[in-house]
Amino acid sequence: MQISRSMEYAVRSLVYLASSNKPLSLRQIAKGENIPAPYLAKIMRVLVNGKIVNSTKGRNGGYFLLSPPQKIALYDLYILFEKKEKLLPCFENASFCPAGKNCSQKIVWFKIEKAVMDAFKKVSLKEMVNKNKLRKVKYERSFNQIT
Amino acid sequence: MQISRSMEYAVRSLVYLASSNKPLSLRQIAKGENIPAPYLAKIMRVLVNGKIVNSTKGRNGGYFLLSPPQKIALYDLYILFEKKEKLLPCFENASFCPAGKNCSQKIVWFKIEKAVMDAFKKVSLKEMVNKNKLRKVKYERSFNQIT
DNA sequence: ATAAAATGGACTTGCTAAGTCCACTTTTAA
DNA sequence: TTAAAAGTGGACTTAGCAAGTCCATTTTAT
Repeated sequence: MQISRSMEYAVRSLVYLASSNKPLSLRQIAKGENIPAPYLAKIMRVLVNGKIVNSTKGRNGGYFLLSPPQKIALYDLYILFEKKEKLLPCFENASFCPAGKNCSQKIVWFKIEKAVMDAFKKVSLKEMVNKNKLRKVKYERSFNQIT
Repeated sequence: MQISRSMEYAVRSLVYLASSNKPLSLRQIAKGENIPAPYLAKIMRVLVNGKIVNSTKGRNGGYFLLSPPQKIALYDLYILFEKKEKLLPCFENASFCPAGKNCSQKIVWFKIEKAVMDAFKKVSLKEMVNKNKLRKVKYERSFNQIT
């Protein structure tokens, strides 16, 4: 059981965005976070459609957060990138399980699932940004080299 | 993020075993839980090596729990079947992340990871067995047909 | 002896996450 | 007004690994 690379990239990109006071281009984010640019493009589209970020086209265009970091929960990203909200395969494909609907195991799985979801709901982007001003400075230096 | 099929099969097989008062053969479990027998064989080996069950060979051989169900936590299975105990890819492959070791995001990920692990630690096999005596009866009937 | 069981490990298959590519639109600086 | 720099959409490829198979071996009860 593991977080997808997409989700990880998304989180890192958003933290990166949250540390900036101006929109950042795909290239800037990709370079700064060491993420393959074409793949990041795909991820950013998901974030745009998911109303997490917005974008402007053309020269000087880029991406920016639509809400302040403390309003963006990791759970919001979870549902965008880990579509299978259900931890268990049997939830998706009930035919597998001979017990069908009257399965006492489900109750337990649901409990676990809820605990996991709650863990993601409790954390906002803000918790991931604040503590390292060092990184922010480093990144801003990188911007200057790029632009 | 999803539980592996292996883990699901393992849980179901163990619940099945917990409902029986005698050792059950691979075939019996596979049939009863509708799991491909050769694949289940692989899973049972992991459970034997992991000291969750024990086995006897030869005629009338089979598998049985090594501990009472309330002593077997889902977490014990988690560490056997979801080897990547770490939720995040970056934990495995630190080189990906430009922030390296001094990464404030890690602290947050660890929190989430702990919450997930705790959820699995809290649940024992017993919670998954008790409630459906119906299934037990049904299964025992199946045994009779098979043996 | 033989049939029924587990064991070990090499092998194949299939799914899907991860990543690429390209044609297109929008914007703006020169 | 045009060229370069940005995002968009979607089809496509690659690669890794979970899921599943197979077979040769060992063990044991009858």
